[in-house]
Amino acid sequence: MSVTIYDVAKAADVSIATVSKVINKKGRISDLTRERVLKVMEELDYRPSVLASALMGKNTNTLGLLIPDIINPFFAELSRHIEDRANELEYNVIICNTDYQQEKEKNYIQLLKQKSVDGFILASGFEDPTEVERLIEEEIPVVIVAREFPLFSVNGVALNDYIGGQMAAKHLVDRGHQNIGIIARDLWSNRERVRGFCDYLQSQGLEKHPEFEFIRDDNLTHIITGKKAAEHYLTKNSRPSAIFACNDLLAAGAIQATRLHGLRIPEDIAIVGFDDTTLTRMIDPPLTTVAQPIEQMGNEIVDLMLGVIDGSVKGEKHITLMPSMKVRETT
Amino acid sequence: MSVTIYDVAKAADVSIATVSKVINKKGRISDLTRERVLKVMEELDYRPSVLASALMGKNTNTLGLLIPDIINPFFAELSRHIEDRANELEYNVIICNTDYQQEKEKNYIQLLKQKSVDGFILASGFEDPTEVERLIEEEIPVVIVAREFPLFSVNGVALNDYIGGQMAAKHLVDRGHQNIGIIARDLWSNRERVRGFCDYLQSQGLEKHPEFEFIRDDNLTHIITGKKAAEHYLTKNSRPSAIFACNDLLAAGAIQATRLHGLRIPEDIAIVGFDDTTLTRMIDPPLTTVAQPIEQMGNEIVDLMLGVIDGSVKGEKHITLMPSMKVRETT
DNA sequence: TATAAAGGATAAAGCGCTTAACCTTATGAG
DNA sequence: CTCATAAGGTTAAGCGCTTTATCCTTTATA
Repeated sequence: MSVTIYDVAKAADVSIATVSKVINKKGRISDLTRERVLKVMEELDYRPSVLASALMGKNTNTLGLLIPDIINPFFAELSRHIEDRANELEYNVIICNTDYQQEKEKNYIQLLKQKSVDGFILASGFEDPTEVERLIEEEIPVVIVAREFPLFSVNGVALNDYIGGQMAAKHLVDRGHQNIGIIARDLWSNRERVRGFCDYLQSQGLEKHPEFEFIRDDNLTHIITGKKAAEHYLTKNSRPSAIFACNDLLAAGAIQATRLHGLRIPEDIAIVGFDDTTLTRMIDPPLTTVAQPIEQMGNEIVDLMLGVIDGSVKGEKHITLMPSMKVRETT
Repeated sequence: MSVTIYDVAKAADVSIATVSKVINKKGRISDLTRERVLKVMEELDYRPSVLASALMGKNTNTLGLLIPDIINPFFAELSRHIEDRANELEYNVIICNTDYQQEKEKNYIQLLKQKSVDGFILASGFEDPTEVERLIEEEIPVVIVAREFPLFSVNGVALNDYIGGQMAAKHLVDRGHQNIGIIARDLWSNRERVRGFCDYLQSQGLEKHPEFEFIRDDNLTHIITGKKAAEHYLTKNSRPSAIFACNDLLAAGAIQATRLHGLRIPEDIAIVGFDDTTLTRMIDPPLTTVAQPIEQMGNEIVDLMLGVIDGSVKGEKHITLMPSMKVRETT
C-alpha cells in the first residue's frame, strides 16, 4: 500500500507520535527533529490518510451539497462557486441532485452521514423538514442557501425573494404594463417572489392575472414547463402584455412560446426572468431579469458553513442578500 | 456519538464479530441470531461508519469526477447522468472543476487520493498525463470519459469525435455550403472534430477556411469566445456561408454575433454545433448539432468504473460511442 | 460408543492515525 | 549540590470496523 505514518517514523527514526505532532503542529518538538521529519515526509511523498484521522475525530474536509438539479444553470453556477470557495479552504464537496423529491433528500442525507461529511449545505426544497431537524438534533452542521428559513433554527444565506418579486413588478409597471402573466412553480422561493410581485401590483391598484396558478408538474424540464405555461396565457383573449417568469429557464420557455405565436419581444410581450444565470446572455434577445448575487451567495454560504463547523459562528445567523434588476432586451 | 457496532452487539447479546458478519452477509450465522441482530440494528437505527470499514480495506463508495467546468451544459448534463447512475449503485461522487488547468487537475487528484476515493472518472483535459500515469502505477482505478485515449492504457468511453466532425461537414456540404468557418478550441476533442471535418471537406475537393485557427485564450466564457471567433469570420470579405462550432456554447456565441451583424440564420449563415446539450433547445432558433449520447455515456462510464473497481473488467476496454446529426433550425 | 466433521459464535489483531500520560535529560533556582 | 521545572520525546490506548484463528457444541459416521 501507500506510505503510512509508520514508514515516516521509521525513516526519521522517531515515534509515530512525533510525526503526528509535526503534521498537526501540536505539542513540543525541537526545530531539528521537525526539520528531519518534514524532510522525510517530503522524500517519501507521504500523505496522511484522511480516513484514519477522521476516525479519530478530525474533520473529513468534505461537505455535502444537496441541490435540486445541476442541469439548472442557477444551481450549476451556485455549485461552481461553492466548490471553488470550498476548495480554497481545502474542502471537497459531494453534490447530490434531489429533483425536489423528499425521498432522495432523505436518502442522500443518510448516505452522507455514514460518510461523516463535516456538514451539509442544503439548497433543495425540504418541504418536509424532519430530516433536517434530525441533523440539527444530532448537532451535525447544516446551513441553508437560496431558500427561506424554516421554523426551526438553521444558519443560512438567502436572497430576499419578496423584494425581488417587487422589483420585477415595479420594473414592468413603470413601463406601463397593467396586465401581467406570472409563471411560477410551487416552491418556497417562487411563492415569495409571487407574493412580492402581487403585493406591488396591489399597491398600484392592479390585480394579478386571473388565470394565474402555481405549476405543480415536475416531470418536465423547466423550459418546457415555461413554454406550456406561456401558451396558456397567450391563447386567452385577455392576453397579457408582459410575463414575469420566476426563473430564467421558465423565461426562456416563455420566449419560445411567444415566438411560436408570432409575437415580438419586447414590443408585443415583455418578459422578465429571475436569477441572472449565464443563460440570460445565451438566449436571444438577452433576458431582462432579477439578479441574484450567485457568486457572493456561494462564497458566503461556505464561509458560514465552515464557521458553524469550527464553532466560530454561534447563535443563529441569517444572511439576506438583495436582488437587483438587470435590464436587457426583453422589456 | 452515534450508535456503533458495539452498541448493537451488546443489545443483541452477541459479539461484534457476529454483527459484522450479518452486515456483510459473510460467514455462517444461524437464522435465529441473524434475525435478532437485524432487529436490533433496526431498532437502534444503526448505520455502519464508512470511515471505519474503509480503513479496514473496504470501499469508500465514493468516486472522484474531474471535469473542466460544471457551468458548461455538456459537463453539467454528463455529471448529472454520472451522479444518477452512481447513486443507483450506492456510490457518491465528488465533482471537481479544473478549468483545464493542470495545476488544479494535479491538486484534486492528490486531495481525492488522501480521501481514498475508490476511483477516478476523468473528463478534464489532462494534456499532461503524468498524474494519470501515477494513478495507474499505484493501481488506483481510473477511467476516462468524453476524451480520446492517451498513449498508455486506460479504460474509458468516448465519442468518435472524428466521425462527428465528418457528419457536420457532410451535412453542410450536402446543403451546398462550400465556404465554411470553423470555431474550435485547442483541445483534443476539438482537434479531432476539426480533423474529421477537414478530411471530409478534402474528400469533396474543398478546403478549410483560410482564416481558421484554434482558439487558445481560456479566460473567457465559451459563449464570448464563440462570439468573438464568429466576428472574426464575419468581418472578412470572404465571409463564409456556414459555421461549424465545436460545441453548442460556441455555436450560441456565433449565433449572437451573426444576429448583431444583421444576418439571418439559416438563410445568410448556417450554423452547426456539437454536443446536443439542452442549450440547443433553449436558444432561438433551435440549434442543429452533432449529438453525443450524453446519458448513455454517463451510464457506461460508471458501469465501467465499477467494473474496474471490483475487478470484473480486465484488460483494456475502450467503448466508442457514435454521434448522430440532430437537424434543427440553424441549417 | 468413539470420533470426525460441521455449525455457530468469539477473541484478538490490526487498519493509520491522535492524544493523554508518562519518561528522560538538561536547566536553573535556592 | 539538591530539587523542581521545562523541554523533547515515547508509550500505549483507542476510534469503529473486518477478519482470521480458535473454541465450543452438535450432529453424522464408522
